[in-house]
Amino acid sequence: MEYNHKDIESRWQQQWKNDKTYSTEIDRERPKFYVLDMFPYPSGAGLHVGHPLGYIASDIYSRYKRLQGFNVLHPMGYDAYGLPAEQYAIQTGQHPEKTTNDNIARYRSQLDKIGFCYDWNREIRTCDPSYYKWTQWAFIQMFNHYYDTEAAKAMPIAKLIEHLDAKGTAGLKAACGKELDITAEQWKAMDEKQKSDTLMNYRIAYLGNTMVNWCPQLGTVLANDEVSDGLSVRGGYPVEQKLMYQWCLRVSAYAQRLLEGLEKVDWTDSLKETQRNWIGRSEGAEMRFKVAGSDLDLEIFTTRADTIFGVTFMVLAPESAYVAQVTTPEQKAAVDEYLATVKHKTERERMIDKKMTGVFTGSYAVNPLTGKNIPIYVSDYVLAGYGKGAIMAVPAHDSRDYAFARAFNLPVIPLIEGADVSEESFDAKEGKMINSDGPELKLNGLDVKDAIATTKKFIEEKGLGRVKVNYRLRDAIFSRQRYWGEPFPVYYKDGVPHMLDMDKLPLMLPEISEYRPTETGEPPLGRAENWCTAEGYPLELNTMPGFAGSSAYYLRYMDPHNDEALVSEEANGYWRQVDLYIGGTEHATGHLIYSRFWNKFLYDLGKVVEDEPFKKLINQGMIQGRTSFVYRVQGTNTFVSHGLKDNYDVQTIRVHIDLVNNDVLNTEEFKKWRPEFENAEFILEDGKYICGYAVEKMSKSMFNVVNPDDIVERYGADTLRLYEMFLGPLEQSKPWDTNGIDGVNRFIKKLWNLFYKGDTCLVDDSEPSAQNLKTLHTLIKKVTADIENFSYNTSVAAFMICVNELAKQNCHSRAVLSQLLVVLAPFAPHVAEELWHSAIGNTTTICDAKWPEWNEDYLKESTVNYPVSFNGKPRFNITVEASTPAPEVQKLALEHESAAKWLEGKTVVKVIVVPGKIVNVVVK
RNA sequence: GCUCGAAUGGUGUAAUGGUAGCCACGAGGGACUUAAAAUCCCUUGGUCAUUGCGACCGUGCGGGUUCGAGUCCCGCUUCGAGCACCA
Repeated sequence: MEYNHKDIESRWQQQWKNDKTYSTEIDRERPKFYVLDMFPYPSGAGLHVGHPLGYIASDIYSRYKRLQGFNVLHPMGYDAYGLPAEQYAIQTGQHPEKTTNDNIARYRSQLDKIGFCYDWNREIRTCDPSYYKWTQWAFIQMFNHYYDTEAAKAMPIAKLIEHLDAKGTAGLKAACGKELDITAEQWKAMDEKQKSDTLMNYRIAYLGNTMVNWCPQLGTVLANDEVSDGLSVRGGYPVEQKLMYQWCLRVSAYAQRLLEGLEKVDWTDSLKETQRNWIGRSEGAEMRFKVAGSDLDLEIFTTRADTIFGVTFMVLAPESAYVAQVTTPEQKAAVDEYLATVKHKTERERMIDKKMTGVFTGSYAVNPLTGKNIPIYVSDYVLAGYGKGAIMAVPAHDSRDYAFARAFNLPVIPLIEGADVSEESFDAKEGKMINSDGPELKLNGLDVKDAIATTKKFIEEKGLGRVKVNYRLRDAIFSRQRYWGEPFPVYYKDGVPHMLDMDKLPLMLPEISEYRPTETGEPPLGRAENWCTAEGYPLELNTMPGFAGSSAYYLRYMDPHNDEALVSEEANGYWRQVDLYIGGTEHATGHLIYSRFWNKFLYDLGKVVEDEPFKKLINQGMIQGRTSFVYRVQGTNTFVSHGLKDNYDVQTIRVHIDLVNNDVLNTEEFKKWRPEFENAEFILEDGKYICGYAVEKMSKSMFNVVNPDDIVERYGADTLRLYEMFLGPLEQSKPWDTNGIDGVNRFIKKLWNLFYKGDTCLVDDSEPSAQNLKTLHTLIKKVTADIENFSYNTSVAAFMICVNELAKQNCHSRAVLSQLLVVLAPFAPHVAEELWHSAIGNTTTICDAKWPEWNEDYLKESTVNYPVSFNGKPRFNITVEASTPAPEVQKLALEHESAAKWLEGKTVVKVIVVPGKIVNVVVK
């Protein structure tokens, strides 16, 4: 029997399917383990070799845990709502559901070929009504709750109404859009619309007028994590700021818990750091500056309360509500003109343009500590979204304020001893304070940190402001002007939004004739006929964003067919949370924040038992493309090999990856690739045409996409699996490079040759030798440790060593080889299963085997070779029994004849023996 | 600018503070073969030596701790990632 991957792999994949080998049920007899992959968006391009990297890693871990006796939940599904399917629908008129289903079918067939142990009974799709029913349900719950900042959890909105009925907003501790001051009488006197508007200020899912990232080309708003450098992440279109009335989720209410929760999870430091940056907690002080000659206060936030004596002016963001209030009639024309010019700039232009612009409002503020009047300016370097859009400017110690002060010729007062502010500001928070003694507060001589604390205390005592924590994390904008997304379970009665009753869910996505926005600019759902409740009330036209469906999918896998709840108490109580989550870092500030928020909300409601959804998280690196190049001599049809190209004036041309093998161009195929290359001629080196290469993103246009199907077809799934792991550390990004795949394929053939020679099965019942056992147990020990550390590349190396050694030892012992197969099974399940049955003769599947334990006794050396060093330089070796005690080794080393030479005329200072390793003699 | 990583042969990489370069790829040489493929064996960090043994230098740079540093500490350089007019 020869190793035939096609036959073996298709046969076993079929059998696993028939036997439902990997289907999982709750089993209280066994400990549970939940391994999850980030489910893919099924794009039209299909899977490329980068996708399976994480899937293979999680598959290995799942199979390993299963062999260790865990009840492993390892599901897969599809994040099926998304922009590409909709864009395609707009262009072709094809229903996005059709496109999506086609893509899913393709993904599934590709995944199946790699031999994953998913429980496909639990498959979910976010666009499936039985699934999005629970996305809609969660939204209704969020609408019906507010965040109690004292209890630090979500509470029913009824409790808030109770409070308003009794005391108005007095003493209300709730996360809100803006601080309201309403008495119980005022509240009770409100009509339904006013009450609704008031409650919106507190609901966790609320309608709000917010600045949104509007993308005209996509015709929709985007969340902050969907925008990068002022461009949309998908498509790269410009994004502008626009005030819109939108559904939002009050994620900001959970900022502190999202931050604290990071302490409890086992994620990489860099990912936690990314989330901490995104949440952006800053401790500071909120202070009020009186506007001279008016009873208006400017409220500002600062983390540098210590610099208050250096405030020489104030600056307002152009969008700030204060601008209109402080602008004097004389300055009105100038201010209006400035606002107009700012308005025409996009967010991106504002960011790129570093030139300081601004205008004086005509008013002055009073520095509460010095009593001095300071001018108030408007400038677009202040962000509207930060606090109230007003800052106190300390040019000496803030580079932006410094630039503005220089541009407008405003005074700069240094506050820190030794700081030279003649050329630039001194931003560091260190040093001793100067110029900071006022009538009441004296800071001179204090350290910056102490000065901050002293000032905070002072302003709090004097009622000038209060200590406050600010977060960068913003509420999530939850409306999209799109068709292909979850419909909101919302209808409007006299302009007031209401939630549908549970028995009306799921609210199904309606059919529409066209997927573009309507002529009147309404979202596509505006085209749906009868898009209203049975009573005739209009339904919401927006749909939910992509992250809605992915925020709780891991809970649904626990109980995917439940029609009564997102997840039953029983299933959630058993599976609890994801023990191991594998996916890319690109979701660090999106999905991984939203789903933590979503989970915490459900936790507050008592619907889930764990506060954090993902206990351990591993980020697999990205697989980049490796683009190959050929070099055409300018003006000819002659191509010169990479090593010789510097002798010519050449044009670099990307060449399709399929035409290149180990950097060698297949010149015949190349000629057929494009008509213009038909008569190409080549200048070869060593008889070959060697291509150059560059590492780029894997994409169709770069001709560097490698499809896993092709690898499976040629080498088999087991080779693909082993090779992807062999490529390097899991968490590292690396280019896809098939240059080493033959080595892995050779390994499998060598493994096969341990069991078969031609048609003869070599396996026998011979007693394993001590050497055999040492080789085997070295492997078991190494692989067990490696899997726990996700160090799969070194495991593959260990397999290669083991098989090479067993071949040299001519080992065919059933006892040894069967254990080798069990250890290999997570990595290369097909070939392991095949040999397990055909050569070892087992009748049960290898999945029912037990992970072997290594025996330390087999690993012990009978003799140990100690290199003996003098002053760190190795001089000779001594060989002693492994059991020889260290003092004895020391004695033998010093008595060795070579030692005598080195010790002549020298004094031994000390002798160090590292057991089993080294003897170091220190001489003087 | 702030934060977090990383840097080792021609390449991907490996090394609980203990003989740096495991395992592969590539390259070179050899065996088998009419020939090729496949397979197997040997060599492969650098320099020098090479009819023996070997010798010296080597983990981005400069210091330090240590009997001993790729690994730990301090200071740089370069690259990558995240955040960023967030006051």
